[in-house]
Amino acid sequence: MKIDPTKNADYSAQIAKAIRDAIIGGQLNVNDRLPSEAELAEQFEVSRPTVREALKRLAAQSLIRTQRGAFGGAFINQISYEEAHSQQITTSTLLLSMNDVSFDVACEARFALERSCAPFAAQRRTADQLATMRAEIHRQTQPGLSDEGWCASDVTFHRALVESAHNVILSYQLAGAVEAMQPLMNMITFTARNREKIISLHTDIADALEQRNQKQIEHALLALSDYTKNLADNVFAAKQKIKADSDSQKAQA
Amino acid sequence: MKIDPTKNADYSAQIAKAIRDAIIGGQLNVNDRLPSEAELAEQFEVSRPTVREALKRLAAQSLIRTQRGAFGGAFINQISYEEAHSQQITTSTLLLSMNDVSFDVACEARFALERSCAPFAAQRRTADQLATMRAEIHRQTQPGLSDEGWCASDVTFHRALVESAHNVILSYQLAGAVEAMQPLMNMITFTARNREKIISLHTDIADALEQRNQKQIEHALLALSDYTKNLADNVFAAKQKIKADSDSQKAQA
DNA sequence: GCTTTTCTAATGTCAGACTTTTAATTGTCT
DNA sequence: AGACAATTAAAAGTCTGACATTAGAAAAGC
Repeated sequence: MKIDPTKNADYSAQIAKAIRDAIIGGQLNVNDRLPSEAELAEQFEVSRPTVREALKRLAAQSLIRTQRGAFGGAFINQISYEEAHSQQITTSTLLLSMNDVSFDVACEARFALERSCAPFAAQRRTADQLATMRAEIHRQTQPGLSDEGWCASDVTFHRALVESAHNVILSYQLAGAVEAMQPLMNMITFTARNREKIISLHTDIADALEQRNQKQIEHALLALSDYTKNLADNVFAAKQKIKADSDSQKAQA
Repeated sequence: MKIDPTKNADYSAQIAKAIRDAIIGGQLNVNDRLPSEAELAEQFEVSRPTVREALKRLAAQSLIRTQRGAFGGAFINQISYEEAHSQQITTSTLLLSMNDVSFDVACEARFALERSCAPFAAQRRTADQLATMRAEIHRQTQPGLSDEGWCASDVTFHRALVESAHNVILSYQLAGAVEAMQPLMNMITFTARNREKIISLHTDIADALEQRNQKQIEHALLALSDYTKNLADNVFAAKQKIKADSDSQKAQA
């Protein structure tokens, strides 16, 4: 394995890519040990710090883990659902916060994705998951609940709904939607939000799930989606009004 | 900003986390410049190579980009859909290939996610996207098409379907499902698969989309999902049989 | 005023040393 | 012989200091 010195990318990036490709391509298998840093440095004809930078890049993607000591080294990491989950959430959060995505688009996507759980949730929900959702609804009725507390409870509620589909891949794919988008939506709508209305919609969802009624789950989610969109529209309209007022004030002065 | 020397994580990991949290938390904004490596080294009271390892970790997640030269440095990167997309695909591919996920679970998730596009695709599909899908169906009828060609065409077909929902967030979230899972499925089922049957199902999807009939799109996708599941069941059953035969042969010998 | 050259601050890379961790090995005692 | 303790070696983690390369800014020249 050698690298191309004519390429305009850094050595460390090239080395990381070479190893990453070997992992994805199956030349390297889970729990295989990479050569030691010194050996890699020799193979790629670069220095050890350069190799280390490449390895850190891979470690940041959970592609390898490193272990110190004799018989330590860099090992191909079996990426866990948990790690994939948290990467998904980080990426989704950044994508949303850095590219001013229109609220409608995000909201539409988020609820469309959650609706895709409905048929399996209706079939497979356990009493335990239903209990979690009921408990969160109850928490949401507490008058002293802070905005942070509300948001956390909201996420837990929706996570339970997703989990009740009992499909690990679906849970992973929906992590971004529930855990990244839901807090964002709460942040935008919390000023206007009517907790009672949302609690009643949450109750509708839980009821539908209890009765294993797929159509009703989808219907309730759609209602929640519509209500959220409406809230956001009101918030934006209010902002526009404030802006317009201050503009006209400026014009007068 | 300082780091905790008592923590058992490496300095470079701690520094990366500190900066990452600052980015996600909004203390650092897009296109802000980080202090130079030398300054960061001083601030965190570590050496420059350690800082560099931390920065490479962040670069691997597309959180920062670096630029050489005077007035260069590390800048907070505005993560693009493209980057987020490709990260999503990498993670999904690895998650699936490294954790022997049952085919049924993956297949169920994949088509459930794609079905969530149906209502928007029915509303918003353009003639262009429909044409892409028809073209891919035509390509799939070509008798000389290789397995790789088939797989690529299949992915393009489904990508067009997802894009026809005209929701960037949905497209991003579904990237993992379409671009990572579809090839995996083709890999498993390609021995048993009947191209004609799949082409007819693809045609059903395109027809439904042309007529903007949401229910029919969902129905056709469900049929494709069921057929794929069946294929896989047959493949696994055949494998079992081969195994059983060779076992009984061994027992006789 | 425009172009070319020089300057400079930054990243990228290197070599070599030292520190810390960790597991295998070896040695010792019961 | 088996259990525990000391030794050893290999590997990652870190540091220092240097040099190479790059690219924007400022200065010099026309």
